[in-house]
Amino acid sequence: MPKRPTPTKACCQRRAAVFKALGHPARLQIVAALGDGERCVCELVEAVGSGWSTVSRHLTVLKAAGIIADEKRGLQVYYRMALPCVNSFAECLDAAQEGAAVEVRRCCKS
Amino acid sequence: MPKRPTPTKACCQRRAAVFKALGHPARLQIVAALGDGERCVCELVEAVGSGWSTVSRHLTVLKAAGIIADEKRGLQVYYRMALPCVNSFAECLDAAQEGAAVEVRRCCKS
DNA sequence: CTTGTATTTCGCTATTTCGCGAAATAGTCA
DNA sequence: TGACTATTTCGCGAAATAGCGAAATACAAG
Repeated sequence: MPKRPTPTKACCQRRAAVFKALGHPARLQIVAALGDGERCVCELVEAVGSGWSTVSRHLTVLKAAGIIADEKRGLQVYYRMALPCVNSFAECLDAAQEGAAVEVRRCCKS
Repeated sequence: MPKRPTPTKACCQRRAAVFKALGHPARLQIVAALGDGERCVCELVEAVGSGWSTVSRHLTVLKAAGIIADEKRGLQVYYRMALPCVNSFAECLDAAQEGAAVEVRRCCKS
């Protein structure tokens, strides 16, 4: 296994921006919903159960972090995952929290 | 591939607690440092470059989220990763941010 | 152009988080 | 026991974040 250098402070800041954006239940619900494929805002509003303005702001945060991407098609805006590995990792967390043997578990290759 | 059910709201809250704990540069520096093996608080204080009380609070946050674990040995408290996959994922994020082809990348196995 | 639909932005208040220094604990060693 | 070291807790003010409803924007359809 390659010995990796200690990440720089700047690198940790970039990483933290992603984690921070994901550190909200509503945003994780959005991300989970997008794991099944793209969704328009109206579907996400329903999935999250908050107001339009609130969901829109969450989408802005996720997009700014590069986690999702949007595309306007017809009358609606469709969002999709830009970082699909996020959901794989989230499921890995579930497994760990369910008490599975965590020590050797390796969620990410590379 | 197994069709996974939409995660519950409670599940997203548990996930969010982990992401939120990781959503701070100093805490990611700590996590990165622990990726090389356990460290005592004094070493982490040096690695992060903040005051003792600040680092201690960050450690409390990470421990409460189940990301790290501590053990008192002799005069010092040693911290180690409890969720090693976090660092693998963080490196995966670096790769994505460096502009690598992200579409098909899959950071976590199942 | 005007209307209607989909979505975002704005202003606001309440809550949370950050980093610090001082004080409190815990445990070791003489 | 008493001094000392390592670490955590407390209390503070400054800054960031959350959620809401109203208003603004974008744009397709008639």
